[in-house]
Amino acid sequence: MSEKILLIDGHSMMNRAFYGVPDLTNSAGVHTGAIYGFFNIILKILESEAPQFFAVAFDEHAPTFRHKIYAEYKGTRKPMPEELHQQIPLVKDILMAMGIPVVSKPGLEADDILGTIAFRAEKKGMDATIVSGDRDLLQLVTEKITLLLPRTVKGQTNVERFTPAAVKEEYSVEPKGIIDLKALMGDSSDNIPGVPKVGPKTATELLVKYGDLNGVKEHIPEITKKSIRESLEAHFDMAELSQTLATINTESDIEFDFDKASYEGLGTPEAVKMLSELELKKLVDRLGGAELVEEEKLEFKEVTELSEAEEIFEKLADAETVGFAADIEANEIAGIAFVSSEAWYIPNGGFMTSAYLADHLIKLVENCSGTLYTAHLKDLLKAVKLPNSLRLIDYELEFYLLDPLRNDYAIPEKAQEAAAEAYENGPKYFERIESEGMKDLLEKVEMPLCYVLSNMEAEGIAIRKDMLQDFSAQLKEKIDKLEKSIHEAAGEEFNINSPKQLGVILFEKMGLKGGKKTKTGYSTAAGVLEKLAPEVPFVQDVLEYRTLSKLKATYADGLEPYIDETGRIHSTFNQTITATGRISSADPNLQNIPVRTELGRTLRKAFVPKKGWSFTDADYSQIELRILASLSGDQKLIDAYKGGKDIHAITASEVFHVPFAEVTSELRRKAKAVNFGIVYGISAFGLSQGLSVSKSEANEYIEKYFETYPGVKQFLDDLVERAKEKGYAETYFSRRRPMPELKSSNFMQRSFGERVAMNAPIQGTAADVIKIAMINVFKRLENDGLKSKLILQIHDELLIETAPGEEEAVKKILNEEMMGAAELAVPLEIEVNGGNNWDEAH
DNA sequence: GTTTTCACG
DNA sequence: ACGTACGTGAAAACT
Repeated sequence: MSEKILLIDGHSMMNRAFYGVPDLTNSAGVHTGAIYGFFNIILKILESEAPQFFAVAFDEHAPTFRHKIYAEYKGTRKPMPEELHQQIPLVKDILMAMGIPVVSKPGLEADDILGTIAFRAEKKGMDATIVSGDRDLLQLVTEKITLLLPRTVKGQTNVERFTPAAVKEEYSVEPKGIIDLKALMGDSSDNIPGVPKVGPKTATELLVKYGDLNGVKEHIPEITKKSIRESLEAHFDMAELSQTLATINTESDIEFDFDKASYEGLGTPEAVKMLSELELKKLVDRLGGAELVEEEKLEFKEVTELSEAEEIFEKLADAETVGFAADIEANEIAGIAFVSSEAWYIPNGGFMTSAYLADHLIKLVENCSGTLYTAHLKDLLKAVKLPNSLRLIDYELEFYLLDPLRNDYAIPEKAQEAAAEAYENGPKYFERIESEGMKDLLEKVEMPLCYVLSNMEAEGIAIRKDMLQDFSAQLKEKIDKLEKSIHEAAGEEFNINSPKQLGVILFEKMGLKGGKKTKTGYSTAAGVLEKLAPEVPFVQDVLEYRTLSKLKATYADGLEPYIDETGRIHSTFNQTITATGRISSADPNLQNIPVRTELGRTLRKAFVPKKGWSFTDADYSQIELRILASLSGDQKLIDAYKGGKDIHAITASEVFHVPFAEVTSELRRKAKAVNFGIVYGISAFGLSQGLSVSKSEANEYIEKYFETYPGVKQFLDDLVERAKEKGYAETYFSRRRPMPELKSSNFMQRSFGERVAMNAPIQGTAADVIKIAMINVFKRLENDGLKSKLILQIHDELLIETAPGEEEAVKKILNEEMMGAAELAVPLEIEVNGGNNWDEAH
């Protein structure tokens, strides 16, 4: 085996990475998505190619030789987005830190550099592998020179390998012929004119017939198709010019030292340091970087003397900025780390008990003249009832507001590390929060909410284990029966829960004609099956089997392990997950407990208040639509809400031009779907799916809706436009959702971005409103001295475990605080119910 | 670890 | 022509 050099087209790959991976931003606001994507692709290729030499080529930004000649032709190259542009020098620096030669020269395109190096490698008897998204480079392919072309198919990036045979297979010409092909057909993206009227088909045909461009020239008179012949006669000079333009210079004058390109891995300490500064932790890990960076770790002084601890607490009270975090074990403080002018760690021990530490921490929060930044506050509050002060901030909440799309904020668990980061990042983030207009959102919504959520998690909700078990047994019986009859009908035993096996049975064995829907095979989703075979008993059984299995596995059996010694379940309410500002519930998720079917509701009956208490449940009625009415200012929609009760029927009456009294349930159903669609960021396709009508019919509904409520149409258009301008969508309370999708050249991604631009302000404002309501309800319960507790939030619903005798007071509080959470153009209405289990109260 | 399905708002 | 409704989390199968 000969040695091999791997050559990367830097700009081309950065471009692919930029559009291929979602945008990342680090805590300093530097865009890093393209860098991340770039190194991911490269690491993958390095692994499979195992080269001995490695170099990366970049275009210089100055106008290049080949472009200069043809400068007067209007270029169709798009300017590079700023977010990508910023990342180019960074990636070059990192590559250099890795010891990888970064080759570029003013006046030379990356093509020429890659061609030249590959050519020199070939002369030395080496193999060369070039990686680029640019098909121009196909002309370089030889037995020794291979081109790898990354291709994105259905979101998956695969690398296509071009050898001479593969080129011939796809283009019917030898690699060298690619030049002539372009000479004839042109390439608008590269400013190569080609010959008018000659496209890819004709060009290929001519070259297959006459060999090369010279051959074509000699045989022009024989070409039968008149228009082509005449065009070639008139414009053959264009072809020849284009040939020059399209030819990659393999003998350009560059300095390249193969010895310096010798490849021994990417994980140099400098490179790892740069990547970790960019907060590309995954890359650091992949490069085995953890050991390589000797973090400038803070030295924490361990404090064991009571007198010393007292001194430190005094010192901290005068500090301008303090970072702190606690190690918590079983809701007790095991130790607290502080960072200010110095760094200390006070472990629980001796006189410094958990209670002592808690007490002093509370006093510090009360008395500190500066600002305290912390982490994991929601958990900390379960051990210490810290007061809610403007001088105390959880920096993860700041981080979330600044960058809600992140799926992991990677806040360290260990108190020392978390305190160091809180100290480092807290003030920095706060400045950005202020400058982005989210100070109030942080101080008046997210921070106070953290206390509420902490309390809700600690309270939990009681569930009847016996009922769960009964239900499970009941389900098992039904499932077993169904399984038997399904297997019998199918004539064989198979796993009904396996979409793959079920697909084979339904679509191959039983001959149901179903379109392939998913990327791996047939779709067997309930909606699809219902449409395909609404009446077939076998299908009905399968669907029922699925429903029952779901209920059993996820709920009846799934919830049981979460029940604690006191019979209660404590969910985790995550405050930094969603893109829109909602909270989420997990381990277990109590926001998706069945409600839509009678059978499912059996589960809700198992959720009960403690003995002698009751539940009070309140939910906003159509909060999102009311917010839409209010934010859009559409007078007709506002009036509809001010007057009537059944908004879907009113909408139906208005949109379909029928008197209110004559609105049929069918019309109402349609209007309801349109209302939903509007909130989701309407699309004709989506609505047609939701309603099972044709796309054109769905389109009609949408048009009629917009005719009826022109203010809504205007509002939604503005939302998209403003989001495109600013790069983010915004709620009524200034919560932002960044939208990298809107800059995408990919139709699907961009359309998604447009829907999100319409949905995020509506869903997000609703989330803001209920958060405010939660804070106020919580406060009122406390201030009014009630024992009743807020225990669940399900997006537009609050559940309160109500102490005996407090039923009316709780109802009053819910009414006042939920309806008064925001002053909108239409009133916020709620429904309140009491009951002895969750189903009854809802 | 990813994909599919389905429970909720 | 492109191929979807918005936002979540969990289980099971499959890679």
